[in-house]
Order: sequence, then C-alpha cells, then structure tokens
Amino acid sequence: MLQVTTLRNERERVLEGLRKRGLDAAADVDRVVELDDRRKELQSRTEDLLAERNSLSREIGDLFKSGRKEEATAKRERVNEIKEATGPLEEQLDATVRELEEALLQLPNVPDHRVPAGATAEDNEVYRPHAGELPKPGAEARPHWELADTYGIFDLELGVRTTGSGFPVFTGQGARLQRALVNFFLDRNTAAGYTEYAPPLLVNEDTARATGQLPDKEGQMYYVQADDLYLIPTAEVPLTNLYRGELLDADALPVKLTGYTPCFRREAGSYGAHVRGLNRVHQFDKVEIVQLARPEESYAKLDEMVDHVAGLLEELGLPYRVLRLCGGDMGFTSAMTYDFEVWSAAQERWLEVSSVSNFETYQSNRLKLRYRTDRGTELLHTLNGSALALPRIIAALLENNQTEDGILLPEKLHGYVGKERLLPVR
RNA sequence: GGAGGAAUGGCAGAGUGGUUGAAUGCACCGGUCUUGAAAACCGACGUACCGCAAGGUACCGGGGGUUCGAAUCCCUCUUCCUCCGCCA
Repeated sequence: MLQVTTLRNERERVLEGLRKRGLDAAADVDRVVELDDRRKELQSRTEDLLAERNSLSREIGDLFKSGRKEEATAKRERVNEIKEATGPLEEQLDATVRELEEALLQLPNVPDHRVPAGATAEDNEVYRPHAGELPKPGAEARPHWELADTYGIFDLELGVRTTGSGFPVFTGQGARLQRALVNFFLDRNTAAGYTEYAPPLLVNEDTARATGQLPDKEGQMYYVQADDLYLIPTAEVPLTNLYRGELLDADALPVKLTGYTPCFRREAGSYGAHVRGLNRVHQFDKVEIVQLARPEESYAKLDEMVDHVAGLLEELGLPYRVLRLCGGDMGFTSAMTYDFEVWSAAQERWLEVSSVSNFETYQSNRLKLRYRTDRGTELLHTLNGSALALPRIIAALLENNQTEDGILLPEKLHGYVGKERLLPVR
C-alpha cells in the first residue's frame, strides 16, 4: 500500500511511474488525497469534542470530591450533549478511513525510474543476456515430460488420481532429486547469511493482505472456507509477515530469511501447450529468500540477491538470462523486479525460475514494519526472491543434460542425490 | 473435547472506576566520577495520528457495552499456561 504522503508530495513522480504500468492514476490519486483531507478534518473535529469531554470529566470528578453536586450534574448534561455529537462524527470518520484504505489498496506500487515502460513480457529488458552457446542436445532432444516417464521422475496421472491435474507426483529418483535441490538451495542460502525458517503453509487474511496478495490475487489462492485461511502461493507471504508490526533497531538490519515451502496456485484460466509437464502446476516446491533492509541500502541488497541467485544457477550449470521486467509485466506490489529464466533445450524456450523484487515500502506500510533512526521511525524496505523454484529447474536439468548415457547431474548435486547421473527405469 | 488461570511499556512486574501513558526493578541512551572500565549517583527513556506551534486524541491481547469518567466493571472473541481425556 502506497503512503498518502508520497501521493501528496511526489504526485508527478507517482503518476509518471504508474504510467509505465499503462495506468492513468491521476483521478485515483486525487481521490485518495481528498479522502485524506476529509479524514483529517473529521478527526480534528472529533478530537476537539473528546478533549472537551475529557476535561469536563476531570472537573466533574473534582466537584464530586468537594461535594458540589449541582455543579457536577450541570456539567454532566454538557458531556451528554457532546457524546451525542461525537457519535455520528466518529462513524463518519471510520467510514472515511475505510474508504481511504480501499482506494489506496487499488493503487499498485510505483515502478522505480529504471523500470522500462511496457504492457507485456515483450517489453521486458534483457538485463543480463546469456553468455555463450546454448546447449543443443540434438534433433532428437526430448521434452522433460517424456524424459520423466523414461527416468521415473514424476507422474502426472497419479496426481490426477489423488487430486487433479497440475499436481505432479514425484517418484523414486525424481523425488530424491527434488529433495536434493531443496537441501542444496537451503544450504547455499544459509551460507550466504539467510536464516532458515519453516513457516506455516496456510495463512490468515491479515497476513495475505499485508504482503499484497489480497486484494490483488484473490482468485489465485486456494481458500479454506471452513477456517477462513489461504494456502500460500509463495513463502514470501508467511516469511515477510513474521516481522509484521515490528519496530527494529537499526543494527539488526538487514534481516535475511530463507525458507522452503510448497506453493499453491490455482492458475485459473491458464491452459495450452505452454503448460505441459512441469511448466505450470498447481503445487510446486520453492525455496525463497527475503530481506528487510534500510531504504538507502535496498537496491544494493536487490543486486546482492540477483548475484546470489545467479550463483545458484551457475553452480547448477544451467544456461540462464536475467530480465528487468517492464511496468506492465511487474507484480502489483513490486517497484522493480528481475526475472531469471533458464533455457529449456527441448522446448527451445526460456523458462522463468526466479523473480527477485524490491517492494520498497509498499509492503512494510501495510505490515507496519519499521526501524529506529536518528530522526525517529521509518518504514523498512522489503525484498524477496526465489532461490529457487524447483519444477522448471528440474525440467531444464532433464532436457539440457540428457545424453545417451543418461541424465548427467551437475557436480554440486552429486552428494545430495547420491549419484552422478540418472538412469532409465524402463 | 472438559475444568481452571492469565494477557499491562524492550523484559520483569505493580495497579480493580477519577489529573495513570501507566509505580518499581532491569535493559538501553546521555552525563558526573575514573588514566580507562566497572560500581555508584544524576537525567532522559513507548507508538500512531491531528496541529506552524502551544497542545490535543487514541492505544494496558482484539471487538463491543456500562459510566460524566474505564488498564480497572460487564459481554464477546483470540491467544497462552495448568490439570484431565483423546490423538500423531
């Protein structure tokens, strides 16, 4: 959620930024400022009345103590009049605050000045192109969903039996590979100073709202009606919310968290050739990294996270590139996002495996996540990134490393998987 | 699932209707003393919002109520603790 002061003081920058998302927000911004003006007016009128009531009450107390009952009763009348006036005023104030908040929640984050304008993925900027040749496993290169059968990696039919489409069941050495990747990523993240957490997979509405999944992604999350809980679409949600409402000392910063969780996404309406195999599923495993940083440091931390994720992909020997997302392709809550894509040799296209973003104060404003400075308290910047999302990593490992002698695993994984290559099971 | 108890500032812990945003101790910060440190002593020490300021308002788990006035009384919800039962 944007801050009203930002909308007031930096109106032009905000409008220009939102234009990069293809949004003309002038009317919305003006409406927020108007509502805030109204809020201030109602608040000060209400508080003036309350101040009078409080001081009269004190006088009444004194009068009673000194036994001057009639005077006390007279003042009590006046207090009752005040109460009649404050009631409706407070209702108006509450309604205005709610309206203000609703209006504010409709506005997405303002893109950083470096974010390119644009409507779709076409307009994303290749920030770090892939260096060197892309692997060519040959004309008979098989896509990962075919390899999965031969090598016994995962089974989509079994998932349909237990649940429905889009819930792959990892089997045998595939399940082992999955566990290996989770451990590898967590080990690398903790070595880089991220503290490991294993958070809940269901969250309440306040939590989903604080990181911005609500109201923006309402229909994308699985919702458990009986208990009013949402299945997390990413570990970002519980991890960032661990610090909701905190007021941190400056020397505690930056806070660095990592966590492995399954992620659940309804992906309503996405079908077709591009969603075959592991390309898009309803449940998948992901290891996430989160940072809470001082505003002046946050973009340096974003770079640090980008380098860290790049390091993971290099250790896995996967060809990748980094994109800087354009305004239209960026998430609702982000101020700047880098996407990592790995090359899928058989599908001959790039697959997104990580998204690393700086939310600036958009989340922390809702989270009420602040830190102490010499000047008082200030909102922190929140950042997060996948390090990494597993399914497409597995797809790329299978497709890129297929040989006549089996699927060769990157050296870093040998110890984790317990072997150097995957062999056919049928 | 049943029975009881509790929720107060960074922590511990007073406070059961009146100027209490809240005693006291610890921690933290500034100072005195000291070659330096410790100890001792002195002082400062919550957050948000409104206001140019003076100042004001709100907050003692959440919500609602009683009252001229609520941390304090009532209702309700949540969480935690103890005991019993059940279960992984």
